[in-house]
Amino acid sequence: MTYSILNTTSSNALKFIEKYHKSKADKTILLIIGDCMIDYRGRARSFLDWGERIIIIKQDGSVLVHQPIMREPVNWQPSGSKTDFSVKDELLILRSHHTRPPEKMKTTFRAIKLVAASKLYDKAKLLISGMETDVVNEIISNPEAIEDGLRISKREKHVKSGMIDLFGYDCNHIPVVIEVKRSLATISAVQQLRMYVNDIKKDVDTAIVRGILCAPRIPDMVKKLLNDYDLEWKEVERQIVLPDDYQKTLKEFSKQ
Amino acid sequence: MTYSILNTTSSNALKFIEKYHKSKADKTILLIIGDCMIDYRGRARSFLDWGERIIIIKQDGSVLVHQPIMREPVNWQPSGSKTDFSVKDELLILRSHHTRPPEKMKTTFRAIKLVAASKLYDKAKLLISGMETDVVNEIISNPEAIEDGLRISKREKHVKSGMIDLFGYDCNHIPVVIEVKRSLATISAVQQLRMYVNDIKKDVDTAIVRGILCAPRIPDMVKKLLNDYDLEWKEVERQIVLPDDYQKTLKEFSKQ
DNA sequence: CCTTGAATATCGGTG
DNA sequence: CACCGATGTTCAAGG
Repeated sequence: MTYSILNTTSSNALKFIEKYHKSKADKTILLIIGDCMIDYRGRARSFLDWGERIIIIKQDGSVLVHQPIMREPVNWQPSGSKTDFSVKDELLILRSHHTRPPEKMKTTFRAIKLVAASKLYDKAKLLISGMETDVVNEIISNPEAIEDGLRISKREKHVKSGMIDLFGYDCNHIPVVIEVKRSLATISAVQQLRMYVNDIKKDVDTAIVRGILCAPRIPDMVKKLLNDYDLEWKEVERQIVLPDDYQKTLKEFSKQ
Repeated sequence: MTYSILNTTSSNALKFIEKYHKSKADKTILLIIGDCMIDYRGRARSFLDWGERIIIIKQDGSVLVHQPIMREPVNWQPSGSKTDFSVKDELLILRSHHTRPPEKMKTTFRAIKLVAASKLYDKAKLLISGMETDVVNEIISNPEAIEDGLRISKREKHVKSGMIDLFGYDCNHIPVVIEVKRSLATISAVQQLRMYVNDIKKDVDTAIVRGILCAPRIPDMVKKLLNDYDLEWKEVERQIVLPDDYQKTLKEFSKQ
């Protein structure tokens, strides 16, 4: 069931919203296109002057305000917010309120181009691959890609300064700390690795502990810094593969 | 100008899109509500099974796919993508393509609940306050809030390990490094601060350099770590204020 | 162009 | 609930 009206007045919009959305807001998304201004107070504070935007109120209470460009919403409310509509001085007003953290957003419409309400059924979960976990898994299942004779003994090893992605020993039984970045390695990754190596030196009471930064891309400046600290690096390929189960589905579905 | 159709066929949807969106895609946003499946390949790879979603194609080429819950789009294409529509086996297909980085998304619809196209005019820019800059500004204009006799001499001081938020001297002329976090202080903030203090010690050739971490919230674990490294902390209030110019606008606009 | 760091980040996992 | 780290992070600013 989907309903919509075009170019309507505030009071008609309110009637429409009360009829098709209000009583079943948790089962019905609401969509408004109109000329509005927005005031937000919460973790920060913002004000957005008049302009034509798309507003979506989702079934979990989240609210999105989208300008005609940009991937990101210009304003929003988090999941779990409560929305309320009213008309004042012939202007439609949408108030959204969130409890913890306290956040409220007030949207005032002076023109309404479209209002639509729809019950949406969607139980599908996104199947995705190509993230850092995959890089870590790849190294675990194939440690010689980093170095011959490398043996991984622990994943997500907690030390004083944080959490080591991968820990193991090289062919000479020297401890090796591996920090994995899924894309660009930054200076802070070097600092992290340096801390971890020092932590291990104290923990194991060994003078020699190797530290290796693994990432698909490591800028020269970062390499230089690694050198200064007697750390190592290895540029790794990030491969994007879906599990076999999806491969078949994908194959049938898409021949791009 | 806003146009829409409800519960239509693929070929009618295509006709609608060609008439009201295709020729002027850079000036018209397109909105589709329908039952679709999505295949994405680019920086990662993903597959999303059938389900009812909202799709928005914006005037800058960005594409958003929203499920009925969650603030985040389940799939998307970045600004600058090119979209193309077709009908195959009576299914509407939307392909979106982005060049750098290479990313493509294929959306196949088996039912269409709503298609809407609209020219949106929005020149407004978001006025916002409450960010890290504001916390830094607050400390600059009111350093005694951190400590009596503190004098800030430099903002954004570059050192080997990165950039110091605030640098100054205490009442005993001892150098003070201040790291500011706008919300939660993390372990990495401690590591950052520690690096900066060491950098300054080398630069100035002084044995004593103080380091203070300033944040609205500092977990006990982080405080403990700061203690271990002989660093200090100060929990600061983050006040959210818009510049005076907007205050008036806000006052007139909203009496929440 | 590349690099860096903030964000009303959001979100999921873990203790 | 607090905390922690990844994200197809996105985005803006600076070199």
